[in-house]
Amino acid sequence: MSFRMERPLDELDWRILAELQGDGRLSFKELGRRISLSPPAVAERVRRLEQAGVISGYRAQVEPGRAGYPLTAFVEMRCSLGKCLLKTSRAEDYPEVVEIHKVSGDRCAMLKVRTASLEHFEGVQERLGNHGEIRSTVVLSTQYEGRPVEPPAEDFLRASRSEGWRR
Amino acid sequence: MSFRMERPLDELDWRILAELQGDGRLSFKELGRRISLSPPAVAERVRRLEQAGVISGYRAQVEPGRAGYPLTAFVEMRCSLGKCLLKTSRAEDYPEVVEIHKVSGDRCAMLKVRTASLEHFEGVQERLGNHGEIRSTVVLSTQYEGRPVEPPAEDFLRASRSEGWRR
DNA sequence: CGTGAAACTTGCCAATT
DNA sequence: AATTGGCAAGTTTCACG
Repeated sequence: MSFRMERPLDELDWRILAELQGDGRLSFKELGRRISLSPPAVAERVRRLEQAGVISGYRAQVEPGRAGYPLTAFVEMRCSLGKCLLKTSRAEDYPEVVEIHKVSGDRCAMLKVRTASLEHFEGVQERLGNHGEIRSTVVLSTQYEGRPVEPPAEDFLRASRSEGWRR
Repeated sequence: MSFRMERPLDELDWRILAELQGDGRLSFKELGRRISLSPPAVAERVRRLEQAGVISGYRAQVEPGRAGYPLTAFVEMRCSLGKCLLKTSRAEDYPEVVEIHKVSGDRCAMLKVRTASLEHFEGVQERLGNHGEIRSTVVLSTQYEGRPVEPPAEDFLRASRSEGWRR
């Protein structure tokens, strides 16, 4: 399915990714116009990015707040032995959990949860609590989410880059 | 720009959202076929969902790991007075920060960060540390992320849900 | 909300530079 | 490897029932 990318992404690839992350339904014609390339040329590049798994799909972005889930929270799990959420539950059991990350440290997972209300969240929290200790952080507001993946700084002159990182 | 939805989402709306979250480039014809509705009818519904802000856009999904950012981490900020990240910095200053949430509790923000390496992350952490105390959690692996927004449980028998989640 | 037809746009393939 | 041209297919969108 997912072939390796023989060559790292060049500037044109990144420009394609930038455009497609902004509008995933651009036609090859329009996309080619924006990055100054012919439709067949962009088509081949996009196909290559897809096969390499860099582009994993095209999706409509749904605003959770407008779709009945105004409340977002992070829940860190420190599961008890034999009760680990990851091993005793499945995705269908927790539709409210939209992200699951296994993490370092003494905790075992970081969850992002979306609920319809505080009451709803309370219920989810109780159910998650059956697996072990939990630590919840309720989101008050979100500055941004789903920021596009950008090219590495060293590949381009990026005027806004203020300070370099240590090596 | 963003009008309110006069009526809550009905079953057809949710089926449209499910399909479009699975493939954002479906034609009205194919989309209509899948939910048993005529192309003009779905087009109208989709347009309404867009104008209501439920669908905020269509984007290509880029796999950060395949695009040079294999490392994900969460960083909780407890900013010092007058040095709050949210007030002293701009998005361009931290391209590695892909999410910013203001949160409850004694912390002020939860960040999701993507970097090219541990060294890169170390640098970001140092820079963020200038704003105050930070608490970092490195992601070891991700079960899933970007799970589709689903209809509230009470509205449907969940049997009709067919789309799989990523990973 | 469904159907049908017209017009547009797109994607694809060939040949060329 | 990328550009140009043309053709075929699909899609959108309108008017009407």
